Amino acid sequence: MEKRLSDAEWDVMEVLWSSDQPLTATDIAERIPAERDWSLATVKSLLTRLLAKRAVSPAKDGRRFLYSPAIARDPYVADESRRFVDRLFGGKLSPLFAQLAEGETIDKDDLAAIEALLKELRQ
Amino acid sequence: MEKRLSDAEWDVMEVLWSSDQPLTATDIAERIPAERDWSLATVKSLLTRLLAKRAVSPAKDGRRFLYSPAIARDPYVADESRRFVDRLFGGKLSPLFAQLAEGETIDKDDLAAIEALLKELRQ
DNA sequence: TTTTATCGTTTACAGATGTAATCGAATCGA
DNA sequence: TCGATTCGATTACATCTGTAAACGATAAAA
Repeated sequence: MEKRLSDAEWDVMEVLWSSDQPLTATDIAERIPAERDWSLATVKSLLTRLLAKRAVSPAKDGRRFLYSPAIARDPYVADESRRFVDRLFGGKLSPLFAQLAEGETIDKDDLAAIEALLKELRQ
Repeated sequence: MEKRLSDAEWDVMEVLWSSDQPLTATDIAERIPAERDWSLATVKSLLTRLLAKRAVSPAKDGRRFLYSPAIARDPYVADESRRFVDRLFGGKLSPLFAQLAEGETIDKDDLAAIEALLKELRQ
């Protein structure tokens, strides 16, 4: 992926990543979380920008296009996470962990999952 | 804090948070990481924006100002972390953890610190 | 076949952001 | 005292972002 995605673009990518692709612009618009309350035109603009960033691929289907993600979610997310942790926590996870733990915002399952991961790492 | 900070503004805040305040604009400019390579004018612009966002407080010192942070780092960071984890990982820390663990980007100390935190949480 | 709906494309436009230059007032140095 | 330096404030300007409207081609409906 060559460019970073804006928040709005990210929402479009989330729709693509979490659906069976490819999708038409209209399909995508329908699946955008309702809170966003975007017009179809807005989704089309975002798709144009995502095409420019080569984050989605178009496939011609008659007079229109079908869109699929051209970048995978995981590597992108890994990249953003690294950037975030570097910037706010000097690359260390523990302060982030401490930060979020304070607000009791880590639920039981999440905690258990982390412990499991830790156990793996320890060996 | 009323507004989010841009990347450039964040760098200015980092200087303030990590120094003995208050500082003059020139002091701040001198302490900005060299990679940024900003002119003094740029730092002044950023300070103006930070004043507008009420993220720094000015204290008059003769003809000039001394600046101090008006928001604390921790709560701001907590807020951003929450936003980040919500957006990319559905609010769960474990996937972030897994993501970063994969790139072997968690060093020994960091790991130990996390384990200590976990131990605390477990009780 | 004529109207209408649907595509992608182009254009729009305000606010945020990065990155300054300029300007007028004040002060410092000579 | 007078020019140089230093402040903050104002203005600049390109790019990115959010959020569309308008437009022209095509296809579907009547």
